Amino acid sequence: MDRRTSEKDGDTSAKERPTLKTLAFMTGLGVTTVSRALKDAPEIGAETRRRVQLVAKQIGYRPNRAGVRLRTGKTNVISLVLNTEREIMSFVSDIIYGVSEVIADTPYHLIVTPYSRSQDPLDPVRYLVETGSADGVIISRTQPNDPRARYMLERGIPFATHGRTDMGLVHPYHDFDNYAFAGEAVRYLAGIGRGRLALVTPPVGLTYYGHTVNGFADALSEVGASEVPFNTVSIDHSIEQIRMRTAQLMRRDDRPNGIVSSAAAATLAVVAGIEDAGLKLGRDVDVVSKQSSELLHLFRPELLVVNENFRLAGSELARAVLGWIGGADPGSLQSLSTPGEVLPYRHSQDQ
Amino acid sequence: MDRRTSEKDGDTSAKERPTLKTLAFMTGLGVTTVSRALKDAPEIGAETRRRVQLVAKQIGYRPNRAGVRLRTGKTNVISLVLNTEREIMSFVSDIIYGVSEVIADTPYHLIVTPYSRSQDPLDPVRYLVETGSADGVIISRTQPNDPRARYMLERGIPFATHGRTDMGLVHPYHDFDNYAFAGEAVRYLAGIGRGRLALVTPPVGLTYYGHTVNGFADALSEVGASEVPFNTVSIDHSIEQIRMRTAQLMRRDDRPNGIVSSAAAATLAVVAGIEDAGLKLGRDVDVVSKQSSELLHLFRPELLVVNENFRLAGSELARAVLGWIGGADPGSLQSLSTPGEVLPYRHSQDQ
DNA sequence: TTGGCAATCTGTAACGTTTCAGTATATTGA
DNA sequence: TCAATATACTGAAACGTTACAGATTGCCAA
Repeated sequence: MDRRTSEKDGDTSAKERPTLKTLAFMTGLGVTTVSRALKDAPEIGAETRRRVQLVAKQIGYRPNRAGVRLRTGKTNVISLVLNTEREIMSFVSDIIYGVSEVIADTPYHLIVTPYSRSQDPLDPVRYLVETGSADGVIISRTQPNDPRARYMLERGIPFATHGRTDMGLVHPYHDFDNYAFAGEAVRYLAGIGRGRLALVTPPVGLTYYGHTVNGFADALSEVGASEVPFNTVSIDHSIEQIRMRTAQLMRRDDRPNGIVSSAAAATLAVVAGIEDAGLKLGRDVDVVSKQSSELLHLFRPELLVVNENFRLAGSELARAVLGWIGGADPGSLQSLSTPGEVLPYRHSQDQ
Repeated sequence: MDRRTSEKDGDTSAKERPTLKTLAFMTGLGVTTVSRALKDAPEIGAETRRRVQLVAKQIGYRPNRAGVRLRTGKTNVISLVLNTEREIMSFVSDIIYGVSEVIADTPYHLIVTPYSRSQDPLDPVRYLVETGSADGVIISRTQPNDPRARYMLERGIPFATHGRTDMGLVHPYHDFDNYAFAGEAVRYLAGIGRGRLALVTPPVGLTYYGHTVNGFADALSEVGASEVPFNTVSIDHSIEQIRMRTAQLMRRDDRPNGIVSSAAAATLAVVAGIEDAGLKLGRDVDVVSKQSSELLHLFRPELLVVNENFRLAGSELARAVLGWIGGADPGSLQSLSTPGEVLPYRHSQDQ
């Protein structure tokens, strides 16, 4: 089937999307010259260059992505690899928005590559690399020894991880300083007289699990507080699980009087569990929680929160991959976001 | 630069991604034959077809997307167009997951095309169509008279809208029956003795604003309840705004004893406002709210909730676009999701 | 035997881009 | 003046795919 309208080419009739050939016809130049003029190649006369670029702008020329991709292998695509089941509730959207912000004024498109619980997390990455579907990849749920990062390093495809690895290999990442977060949380709780603390951990196996646990432990001994073990749940567990386990915990004699929670959704369940056990937040126990949107204070004013900005994470990750694609040193594309201070509740009218 | 490894082609050395040429060499057939054999064209011998497909599977042949796209114009891309600022908090991720589920075993990729508040919502759609970047488009924040839907209908590009239009034009959509939701909410509240009701509306201008308002109004007169106007906010307003306005509302003498809220985030603010005014949920006022995740009951057990499944919406929308792309009648690709019943709080242990 | 035809298979061109290997003209050095 | 060189441009080829227009073979009816 021929989608062409007019006879041969160089039709003035418009309607068809302009190509280099169209531009060549209009300017009276060769296709090669036009191509080079548009990308500021050195061997093109200054005036010609300007003329071509002017005409191109006028008629709204946009390079055909398929043409470029076929010829050069450059896809102009960044892929965000997401777990469809675990990455529950929000913050995925924040990351997407963050990434979008950065690539908005680049030729890049963002494609979302999902994988489900049952799959090997390496599958989607392997697919992307094997089919050459993206110039750069962003992954999350990073592990200390992450096969995906290793794989992509081997294949030489630029990527950035949300969270750090610990393999002795250098690659771009963005991470929230969960060591600092857990430490700050403990210190704050200790500061208001809470000396028996429990931690709702990140998912076991992910790198920031370790960071959080270490930050928690180090600060505990620093301030001389003690830990009430609470290893039966992580923030990956269901709301119901966390709620039930928390209630169990809080009914024990040696219950904690302070809890540090690594995610807002889990915190909701924790608070419910606390109240199931007949205890009162702020009186019997205090909870410091990370949150990514300003909702926890509405939930219970007594909650103590630390904000984590996932939109920023998205932007940083995008910048990192683009940087690597652009040839920057991977080691220079690592960023760590420092947690703000622990925020107690202040009603907006108080301010 | 030549990315080739071996001499001419048909190299047995692997490493390079197999193309039709590779397959042609391996099978001893022509490229054309291989191409046709892979797509079950009729003029290919049964045995040849099987042979080619076997070899293709063995060596993991995957058609080069750029080649296909350049030749046929088919992108194998679905674009989800999102407002980066308004579509706050979650449910965007649910929609993405829903879409992903459906396109997972198709050759389609999902690209996310964002636009910001300042932009004309038509911009990203125009971009997609003009550059031919997608075979199908999904849009949300649908308006009764939606320029984007009109535009895409004119250009003949398949799309589906999250929410209906009201232009007398037929196109695929998925919508939640907000008329029914608002009606059910009012009837439920009336049933528990709440006769003075206020509505926290969807964003003015979107189609489901009208649906919600009408469902609310019709049910009001049906049950003989009265409306307490609350037009100063919609769910698009900030948490602070909603909270403040609700507090104002609830301090009036003619305050409502029942509130219907169109979104979970807004409901959090509404409840905060109620409590700011010194009133108690479940005693002084009841609130029925839509929610997309099971969080509101943790927030306040007294809340009455109706669930809206955005993941389902995503799946339905994806199915709709794919259907249209596949040649189905657009009119047959419309679906409406009926709200479940209003759910009062039941602790999981009660069940 | 011949012509017709169905069944299979094939080469070429084209999609839009960039790279390679030029060509033509002007400019320079001696 | 002549050759060498720089400047500005160009056609052809290739990326991987599909559509078009054949080509080859075998078989059958006449």
